[in-house]
Amino acid sequence: MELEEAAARLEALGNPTRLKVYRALVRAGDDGLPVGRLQARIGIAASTLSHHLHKLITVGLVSQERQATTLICRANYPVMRRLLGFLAEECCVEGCPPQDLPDEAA
Amino acid sequence: MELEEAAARLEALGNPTRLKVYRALVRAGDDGLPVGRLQARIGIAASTLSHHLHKLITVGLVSQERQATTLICRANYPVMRRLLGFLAEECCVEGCPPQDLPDEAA
DNA sequence: CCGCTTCTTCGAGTTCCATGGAAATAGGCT
DNA sequence: AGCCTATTTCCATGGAACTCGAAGAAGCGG
Repeated sequence: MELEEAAARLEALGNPTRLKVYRALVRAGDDGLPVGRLQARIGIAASTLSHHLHKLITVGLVSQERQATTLICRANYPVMRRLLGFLAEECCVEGCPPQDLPDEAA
Repeated sequence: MELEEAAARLEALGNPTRLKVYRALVRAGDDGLPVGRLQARIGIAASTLSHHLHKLITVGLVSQERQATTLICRANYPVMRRLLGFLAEECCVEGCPPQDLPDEAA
């Protein structure tokens, strides 16, 4: 992953509201969460949430799938894995033992 | 690590210039890097670099140590490790079995 | 077709961020 | 003291981000 791309993803996660959104989606698992439920859970204006979701989708951390009138949002795990891989390789040379971090390999 | 703290650190890393700075410091290893050398390597105004360093130091990702007139900067590995730990736990990245986790609640 | 639900886009206001030149500070050398 | 290097703080500025209400679009169901 390029540095610019990684920075864009980190920036997307670097907003408390968006981090809450992403965490909620991860906790929702593979079923995902509709935008409306996400809004009720986090408690912000629908338009604000839409903007934040747009940012998360733009950088690839979140994906959407239409189910009739509702839009299901899901966390994109492989992208997050690659982001962690970037941090582990590029920014964690010796002082950071790999621990149980996944491989990048892409 | 709390969500707000994690978000602040992600935001700090979410700027391409600051990510370059951090990466350069990680690559420098335990010896660290003086501010001036960092500036020459990255190629931005000294004041701009100082601002970015201040942000990285504020969130705990970087530390400084005075050696005569020069300030040695070092990456703070444990903080990065905790940040990666937060992402792995709270935004669980592996297989991610969700459900029995508490609700967001601001 | 019309309304209902769901979500996004528009418009606008406020706040925050990135940048760098100039001036101030810190520390040490002669 | 006086000077030199290294780095920060002060200040200004353009631009981007966050927020929300209002209005628009997308997709059913009757």
